[in-house]
Amino acid sequence: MVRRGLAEHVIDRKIAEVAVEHPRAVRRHIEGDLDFAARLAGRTVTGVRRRGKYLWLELDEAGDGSDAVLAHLGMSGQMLVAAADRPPNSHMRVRVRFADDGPQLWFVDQRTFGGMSIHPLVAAAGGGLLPEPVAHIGRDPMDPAFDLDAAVAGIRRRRTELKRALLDQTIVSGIGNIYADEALWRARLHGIRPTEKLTRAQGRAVLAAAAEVMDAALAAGGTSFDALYVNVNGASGFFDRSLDAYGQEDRPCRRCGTPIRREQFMNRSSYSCPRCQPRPRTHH
DNA sequence: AATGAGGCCTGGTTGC
DNA sequence: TGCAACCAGGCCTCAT
Repeated sequence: MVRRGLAEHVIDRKIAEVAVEHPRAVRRHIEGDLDFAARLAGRTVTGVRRRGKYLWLELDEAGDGSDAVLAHLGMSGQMLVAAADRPPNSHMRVRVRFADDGPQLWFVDQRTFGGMSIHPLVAAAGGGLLPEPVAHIGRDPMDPAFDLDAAVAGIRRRRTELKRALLDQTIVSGIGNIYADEALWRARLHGIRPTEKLTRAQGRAVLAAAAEVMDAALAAGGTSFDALYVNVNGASGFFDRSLDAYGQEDRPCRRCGTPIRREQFMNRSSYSCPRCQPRPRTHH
């Protein structure tokens, strides 16, 4: 929805000027903020694409092949289309002004985990032209070209714990800590289950559950462009109310009534139902 | 090579 | 009331 909203507003528009208002936002553009701004001026946006938490604008040819401006949203980043006279956002990081003096493109990011950078487009293993830093990111479960069986095979090939594999964006993208906990709850699996003992059916179930959760979140929060605003906890208001596991410590499981437990995992909190999602008898 | 731990960041919340 | 400590998390770097 972010991608579609952006596409409607920026495709075929020519960039006039780019202001980097927080240098950290372009730290991954190794040539620096001046180069970042200079290389975008005069370019026309030809496409908007997404993979996982990455979003990029394809640009018209610069003479040395195709490139794109890549945005990573981190956990608090947003791409906003804003009227030129709108009061500036206090977390403004990059502002793009177009030659038509119409609505601007704002990259806004409270926690500055996200950022923007310019990269050539390269052919990815799974098909398509992608910015180089994104080439290793897998498709997400909602992508029409997502290959469920290949993703299950990828997870089962790993020698790790299930939740780690779900959070690894190279196999399947778009699953963060919240979606992982929700998908595991729906599939009745504990996150520390060893991937090599996962059955194909269990693998398909947890990925199908992840797709359901993403669908629900998108349907709830993605209807209008400004409504894609994601709050500090990474969940939209509606989605927050529809969580079954994440953040529900001590609340009764919606299936069996057992209080949801919280555990530390990968320096993060994980939530699960002790009864529906028993820990495997042995692990590691 | 593959896997895992730690760090980056800011603002809201919690605890003293 | 004021302040410090804590917490959130996507992904990059570094160690093993």
